Amino acid sequence: MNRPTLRDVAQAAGVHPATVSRALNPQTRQLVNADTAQRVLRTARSLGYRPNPFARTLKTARSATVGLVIPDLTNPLFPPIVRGLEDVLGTAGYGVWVVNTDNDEQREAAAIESLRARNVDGYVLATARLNHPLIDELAAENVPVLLVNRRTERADIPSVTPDDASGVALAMRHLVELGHRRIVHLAGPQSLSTGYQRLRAFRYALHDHGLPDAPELVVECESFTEDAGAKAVQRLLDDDVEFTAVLAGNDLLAVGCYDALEERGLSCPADVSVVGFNDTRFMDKLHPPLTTVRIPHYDIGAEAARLLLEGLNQPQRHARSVLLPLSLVVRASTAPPAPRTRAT
Amino acid sequence: MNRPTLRDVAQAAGVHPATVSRALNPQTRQLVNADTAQRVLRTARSLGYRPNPFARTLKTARSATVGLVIPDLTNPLFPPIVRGLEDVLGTAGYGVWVVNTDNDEQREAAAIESLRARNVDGYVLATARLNHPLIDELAAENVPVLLVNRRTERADIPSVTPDDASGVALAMRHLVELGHRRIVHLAGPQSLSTGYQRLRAFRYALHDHGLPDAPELVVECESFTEDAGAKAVQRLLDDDVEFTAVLAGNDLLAVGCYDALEERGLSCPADVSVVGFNDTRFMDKLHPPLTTVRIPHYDIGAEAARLLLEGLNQPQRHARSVLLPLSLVVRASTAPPAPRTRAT
DNA sequence: ACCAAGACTACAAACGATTGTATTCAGACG
DNA sequence: CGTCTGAATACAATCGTTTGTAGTCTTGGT
Repeated sequence: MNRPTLRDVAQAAGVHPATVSRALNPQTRQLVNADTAQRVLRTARSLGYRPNPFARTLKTARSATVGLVIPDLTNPLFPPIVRGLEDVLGTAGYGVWVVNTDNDEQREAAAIESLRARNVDGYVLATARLNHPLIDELAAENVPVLLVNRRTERADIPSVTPDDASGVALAMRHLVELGHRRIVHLAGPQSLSTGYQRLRAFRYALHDHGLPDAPELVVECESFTEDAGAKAVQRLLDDDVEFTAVLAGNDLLAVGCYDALEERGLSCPADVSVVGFNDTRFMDKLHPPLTTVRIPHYDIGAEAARLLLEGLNQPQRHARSVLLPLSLVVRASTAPPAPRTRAT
Repeated sequence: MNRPTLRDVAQAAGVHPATVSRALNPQTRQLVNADTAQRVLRTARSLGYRPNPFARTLKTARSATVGLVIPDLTNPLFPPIVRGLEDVLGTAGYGVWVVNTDNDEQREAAAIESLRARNVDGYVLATARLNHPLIDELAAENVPVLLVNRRTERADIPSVTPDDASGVALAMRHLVELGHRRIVHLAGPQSLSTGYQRLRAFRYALHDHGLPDAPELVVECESFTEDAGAKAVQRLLDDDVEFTAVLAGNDLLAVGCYDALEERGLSCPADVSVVGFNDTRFMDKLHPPLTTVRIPHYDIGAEAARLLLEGLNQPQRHARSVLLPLSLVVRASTAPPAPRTRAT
C-alpha cells in the first residue's frame, strides 16, 4: 500500500535488493546480467518505485543539494539568477535551497547554519558584503564554494561576476562620444562590491578619456535606493555642481535621479543625460526610457551552476572564475549635452 | 574529525544514544533526568553536534519540507509570495523546494514528480491553470495541498486567494465615481483563474452600477503581456469602440495599453483613464503613474504557510480557505472623463 | 525487611538504501 | 575428474536517528 521500497522491487523481481540497487544505478548496471537488469527495471517501473533520497543520502553522505545565499529574493536582480542556477543544477539532479539574509549579519549566520544542517554539497554565495569570515569558514569545510556578483581576495575561490568595469567603460564611452565632459557618478555604498567596483571603473574611464577626476563629481549614496539617488542629485544641484550627465551606480539610483531632476524642473535628456545599471524590468517604460547597462542575470546563475558542478565532480580541479560581458542598452535618456552648460 | 553524531555525544556525555536523542528533543525531554539533560545539551553544544536531517527523515518519514509550484519565479508576482511562505515556514522548521513550470504541462508534471521524489510533506500550488488532474492526484496521497491565487471546485482543498472580486469592485467604483460610463475591460486569458475571476467581477460591477454589459467593451487578451494589451487597445481603437476608461486585467496589460494610447496620440488620463491590477514594482514611475489594485503578495505567501502548517499539524482539521482584501492605489492615470466623448 | 511503583536509562530494532565481501555455479583446462 | 576462473548474485554491515520495550535503581509504604 505504501510507497514501494527496494526490497519490494527485489521480491517482485525475484532477486536480492542489492541486485536491484545495482541494476537501477547506471554506474553499476554492468555488474548485473543484462536480462536481469531489464527485468528489474521493468518491475521497478511497474511498481512505481521511487528511490528514497534520504536513505541514499544517509548512506552515501552526498545530498545532491546545494545552498544559495542571497540578500533578498524580492530584489529583481535575483530571480533570474536563481532560475539560471536551478535550471542547470536541476538537470544535473541537484536541488537548490535558497535562503535570504536581508543583508543582516545575524540572519546570514542563521541562514548559513540552516544550510549546513541540511548537509548541502556546495554553496553559492551571492550576498553583497565585500569580505566575510564565513567564506573562509565554509571553504575550510572542504565543500565547494562559489561566489556570485562579487569576488574576494582569495584567488582560490571561484566566482562568476558581471564585468562591471567594462560595463562602466561602455557607458562612459557612450556619454563621451555624445560630447559630455562633466559626468557625475552616483556611486553605490563602498562597502558593497558592486558599489566599489563601479566607482573604481568610473575613475579609470575618466582617466582613459582624459577627463579630470574632480571630487565633486562623485557622490557616494548610502544605499542602492531611489531615495538615496534623489538625495544625491538634490545635493549636487544645491551645491551648484556643474554636470551634463549622470552615470548611476544602478537603475534605482537612476530612477531617484529622474525624480530629483523632475522636481527641480530639469529635463532628461535635454538638460541632463542619465544612464543606469542592470536594465531592471520596466526601465524601458520610464519617461524617458532609460539608457542602461544590461547584465545577463540568468546567465550568471547558469554559469555559476556549471562552475559549481565542476567543483562538485572533480574537487581537485583548479578553481576557475568567469567574468561575464555586459552590453549597453541605449534608449532615450542620453543625448548630446545642450550647447551651453545649463545655467546655474 | 568528522561531524559528530548522536553516539559521539552519547559517549562524551557517558549515556546511551537514545537518552541523547530524548534529551535533545524538547518533546521528550521530560523523560530524562533534568541534570542529565543539561549535561547532554552542553556536551552536544560543545561538540558542535548537528542532527542529521536525513537520518531523522528516514526514521520518521517526515521530511520537514514542502514543495511550492509556481509558473515562473521571474514573474515579479512570485518572489514576495515565496518569501512570505519561506519566512513563516522557515521559523516553523520547514524548508521549501521551489519549482517552476513555465506553464508547461510537461515541465509541471516533471516538477511535481521531483517534489514527490523528495518526499515533501505538503504542497503549495500557485500555478495558474484553472483545473488540474494533479490536484486530485496529490490530494489522494493524503498529503496537505494548498492552492494559492486560485481555487478549484473541490471545496475540501484549502486555498488563499486575493479577493479579486472586491478589487475589481473597488476599481470600478473609483471609475464610476469619476464619471466614467463606458469602461473597457482588458480581460486576461479565460483559462487562467485570475483572468476568469476578474472578468466575472467586472460584469457584476457593471450590473451593480447599472451600466450596460456591452460585448464590445470586453476584450479577451490571449496572455497577460504588454503586447497583448497593446494589441487589444489597438483593435478597440480600430473598431471605433467608444470608451473613456480601461480596467486592465493586470499591470502588464495596462502598460501595453499605455503604449497603444501613446502610439495613437491619445493621452492618459485626459482622453482615457487606465487602471491596472497587482501594483507591480515601478508602476508608480510610469508616465503617468498608474492607478492600480494592490495585492498583498507577501501576506498571501505568509497566510498560505500558516494554513499549510495547520494541515500539517492537524491533518483531520477542517479545510479552511482565506480571501485576502485588496486595496486601490489611486495615482495619476485616472481622472474624470473629458466633457464630450472623444471624437472618433 | 520486602514489594510495588516510578523514574531513569539502556537495549535493540527499525527506516531504505549502498557496497565490500562471500557464495554459487557454469565452463575451461590439464 | 578435480581445480581454477570469472560472472552473477546473495549476504550483511552500515549510514544516524527514533522509539517501543526491557532493565535497573530509588523510594516509600506496610
